[in-house]
Amino acid sequence: MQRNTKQREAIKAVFSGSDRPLSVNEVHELATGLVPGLGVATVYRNIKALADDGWLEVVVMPGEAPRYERGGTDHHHHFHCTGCERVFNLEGCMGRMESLLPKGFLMESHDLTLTGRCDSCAAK
Amino acid sequence: MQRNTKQREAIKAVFSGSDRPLSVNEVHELATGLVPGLGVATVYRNIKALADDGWLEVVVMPGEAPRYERGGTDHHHHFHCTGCERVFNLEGCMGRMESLLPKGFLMESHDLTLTGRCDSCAAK
DNA sequence: GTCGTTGCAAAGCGTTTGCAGCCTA
DNA sequence: TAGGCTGCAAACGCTTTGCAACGAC
Repeated sequence: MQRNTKQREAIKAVFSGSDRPLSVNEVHELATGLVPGLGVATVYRNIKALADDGWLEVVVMPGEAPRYERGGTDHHHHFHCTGCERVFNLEGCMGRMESLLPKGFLMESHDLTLTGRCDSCAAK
Repeated sequence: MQRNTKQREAIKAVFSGSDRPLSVNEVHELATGLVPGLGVATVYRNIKALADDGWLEVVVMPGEAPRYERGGTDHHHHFHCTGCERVFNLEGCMGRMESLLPKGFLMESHDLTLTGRCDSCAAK
């Protein structure tokens, strides 16, 4: 990653302006609004490069395409709404998960995903 | 799902004999040992049907093909080893995650994945 | 005998890659 | 000007689907 192009700037801007994980498709559509004609391959290439850099992190839900969000932000987890299929960020954590580890296992990180209905879907 | 074929029996047997989530490929290879000539499409079709039935559940790790395990077993979580890439089952849970929910959100289920080194990889 | 199931091969679909031209530094 | 970056289209790999034959009930 050595040069700043308007395509890369647009892709980064899209992520910086979002408070929830985005799919490649969403990024492509949003960034195309900033840089018309933007190719999908460019989005894939940049997302991959940014993820390798740690600037982005991957968020995966079973049976769905991977989403990406800014890495290095405050430690947080995710909420997956079964109604609108959106993914929200949650604040806080529970800690003390080492108690679940079998003997000899070492924990480097953990990932927690809650599933249910977001406020607007629960209201229906 | 109405008939019992030797292919379906083999696929179910493979899952019943495993204590960790398996990928489609692993299932295909193991089941082919029981039913030579087993087609991949058959494995996909049966896994999908069994998952719809709830007999199987999906386990997903970022950037990897989905794995499947018997559903309806004791509530448990997973450990993903960064050394051998295997996925292990963990016993126990932490509970009280509702405290992380924003107002108005309803939780239906949760999923926790720990990442690190399994005992044999940690020993190296 | 019926019709769900299977194996094969073709089709799909999201993602990656090769390449010639573009454009940042 | 050099070589990283882009857009396009072809290639890829995994998963799904169409179809004729098979076999469980």
